[in-house]
Order: sequence, then structure tokens, then C-alpha cells
Amino acid sequence: MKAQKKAAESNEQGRLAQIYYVAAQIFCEKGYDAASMNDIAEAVGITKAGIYHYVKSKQELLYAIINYGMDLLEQEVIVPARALADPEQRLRAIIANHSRIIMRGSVDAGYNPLTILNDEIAGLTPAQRSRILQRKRVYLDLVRETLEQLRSAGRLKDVDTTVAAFSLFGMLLWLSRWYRHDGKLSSQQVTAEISKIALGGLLRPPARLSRK
Amino acid sequence: MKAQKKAAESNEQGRLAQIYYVAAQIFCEKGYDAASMNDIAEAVGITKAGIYHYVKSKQELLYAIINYGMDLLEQEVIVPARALADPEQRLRAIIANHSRIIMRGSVDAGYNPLTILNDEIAGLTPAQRSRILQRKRVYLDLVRETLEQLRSAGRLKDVDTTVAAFSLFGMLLWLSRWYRHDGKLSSQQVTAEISKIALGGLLRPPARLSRK
DNA sequence: TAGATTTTACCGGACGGTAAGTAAGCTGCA
DNA sequence: TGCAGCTTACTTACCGTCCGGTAAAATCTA
Repeated sequence: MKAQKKAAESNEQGRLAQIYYVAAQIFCEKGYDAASMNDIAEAVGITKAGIYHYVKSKQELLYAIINYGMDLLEQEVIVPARALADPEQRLRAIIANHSRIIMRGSVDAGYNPLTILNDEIAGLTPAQRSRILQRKRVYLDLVRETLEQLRSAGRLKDVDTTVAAFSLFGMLLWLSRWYRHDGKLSSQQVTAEISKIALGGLLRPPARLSRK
Repeated sequence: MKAQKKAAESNEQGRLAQIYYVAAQIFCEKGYDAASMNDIAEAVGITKAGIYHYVKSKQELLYAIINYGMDLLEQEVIVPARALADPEQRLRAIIANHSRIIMRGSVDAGYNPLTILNDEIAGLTPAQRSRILQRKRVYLDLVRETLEQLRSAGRLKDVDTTVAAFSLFGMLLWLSRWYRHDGKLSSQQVTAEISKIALGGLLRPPARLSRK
């Protein structure tokens, strides 16, 4: 019986993981600048100096969290989307998965890694920032590409794909600011509504009876 | 020749106004927490203590700016919208005017009072915050009401009005994060595209030939 | 198995820096 | 003379960061 390293219930599947988790929560609640290392330390249950045993700097902590947000986005939205050949199905998957991780995030504690990703890029070094922006552009390009494919297939309305992509992002990202779990709509319902609105605004109605 | 209190060109139609203007710019660029009173003072051309001759505290400064943003929204979006009886026209006007002030804001110096309004509510006292949130709800209610009227007139698709209103806000507010004046699209074009997408997603297509 | 040694995981406290805010005084104009 | 409109000089408070130390655990000897 060797590697026995479990703990009772709450924390302790690694302090570092705990620190990341708690820091993400606090950054999300108070904002990066307003959150102090002391706040994080207290919430973890150790001293400020103790944090520095695990983490090099506050900035690096922020970068790790933001990067984790991008990983999440990549694994749960981008990769599954790429697996779909049909552009309409892909677009639907993007909307469904992206809205899901946004709304799921706020479940446990009003905490959402993607919110930090969007709001706190200013706290990064230029090098870190440009790395994140590059990963974001990959996502933007995926959506734009998907829209272009829809256009080629004659299924897209006459809209600019850049504006369309950003509008879609706006709808999705704004979710984290207004959606409440105790509200009258379930996350599935909200996802369905957003899909309806977005696809209705972008896609040509499937030709039913009339033509001109 | 009495009240001669003009200056050459740039500032001095009132220091207070200048301070508000410059502070709004800097809050917008660096964020409320990261911006220091010294930054503002330097940009104005006086000392930090000089700022406190006009302004009671940093928080009050923030509140004034955010409130000014709400005034702008009210005068340029809400009031004109209320004057329109037809709900579709009203919705179009809301989109056009709101997007216009968002994009116009960034003209002079990458500065936009509505961005601060959306991003820096956390810096306010609870009392100030709830006052702002109430004014925001008035706007939300206006949009939701307009959508309900469209529904009554049979012109709205089968979508939830709350999700629809927030999705519209998301599209509009996200504008300030991605729109660049040196980009390939003019602000008028972007407004037109957004109108097309939003209305396409929300409104029933005007019955042309077919029915069922 | 026991003792020696190293490593891990922290704590107390300090350091340099910077922030908001203030007190008190100077200066030019009415 | 008085007051608006500042400035200089300062206080207080906190922030990120790090250093020195330490108790306990892990690891290595013998």
C-alpha cells in the first residue's frame, strides 16, 4: 500500500489546484486588481507567504487561470466542433457547448473561468496577452470559417461574417453576466432560445414552399 | 466684456468637466482599479491634490462617470425610442442609437463611457450600485416591453423575451470590445449588419407569398 | 529498524513601493 | 481683503514579494 494520498472531503487534492480554484473564484468576484493575495490566502486557509511556496507571482496565477479557461474552451467547444463536417451542425454545437460551459461555471459558486478570460487580459504581460489573443483568434477563425462554409452552401443570409461572428460571441459571453440558476429558465432552455435567435438571424429559412 | 473664461483650444470649459472627461478616458483604458488619481492628475496637467479640490473621492468620480453614461443612454436611446409608437421602428431605433453611441465613443481617444458603465459597477458602493442597476432595468424593461408588443402584433418569433433582450444587449455591448475605426467596416455598416442579424433572429419574416 | 539527512510545506515578519487622501500654505485676481 | 485654484509635503494604509526560520514528513543510510 504505497501512494496513499487522499483526504477527507473538501480540499487537498493538491494545494496548488486548490489555490488555482480559489483564486479563480476571487478574481471573478472582485476582479484581478481588487483581489489581494491575502484574500486568496485566507480563503485557502494559509498565509500569504504560504501561497508563494506554490506560485511565483500574482500575474502568473492569473495567466494560469486564463490559460485554463482557454483549455476548457478548446476541449469542450473547439475540438468537438471540428469533428463535425456539416457547418450548420457545427455552429449549433458551438453555441450549445459554449453556452453550456458558461452557465455550468456559475453553478458552484458564482465562479466562471471564462469570465476572467474575457475581462482580465489587461493584467497580463504583453507576451502572455498576445499568446492568449492568438488562441482566441483561432476560435474566431473557426466560427468565421464555419459561416463562410454556410455561405458557400447558400445557407447563410446576406450578412458580414465578421460582424456575425462577433455578434454571436456577444450573445454568448453576455450570458455569464445575466444568467441566474435560480431564474425561471433552465440552462437548456436558454441555450435553445439563443440557438433559435442566433440561427434565425444568420441562416436562411429552409425553403419550404415559395421561391421569389 | 465680462465672463471671459475661455482658453486657447483644448481644455478649460471648466476644470471639473475636464477632470471627468480625462478620468473617463483613463478608467476606460486601464480599468478603475489600475488607474490612479495621479494618472488622472497628470493627464489633466495638475497635481493629485488639485484633483481633490474638485472631487471628493475616487469612488464619487467613478459614480459620476457611470451616471453620465446612463444619462447618455437615456437621452440618446431611451427617450427617442419612447417617442416611437410602432414597436418595430422602436426596436430599430434602439439598435441604431445604442450602437452609434458605442462606436462614436471610441472615436476621439479609445474612450467610451458606456464601457465603464458595464465593466466597473463593482467599484461602486452598494447604494450607488443599486441606483445604477435600477436605471439599467428601466432600459431592459423598455426592450422587453417592445418585444411583447411585437408579440401581440404577431410579429415576434416564438422566443423568450428575456433571453431575446439580453442577447440583443450582448451583441451591442460586445461591439465596444471588437470594433475598430480603422477596420474595413464603417460604423454605419456595422449597425446595419447588426440590425439585420438581430431583427432576423427575432422578427417573423414578413409574409410574402406563402402561408403554411 | 533506527538514526541521519534532506525535502516539503508552511509561518512571521519585514521591505520597498505605491495608493488614496489631507493639511497647510502660496498666488493671482475681484 | 478674500477666495478660488492650485502646490508641496506629508500621512496612513495596504500591496506584492521575499527572506529566514521551523516543524513534520519523506528519504536515505547502516
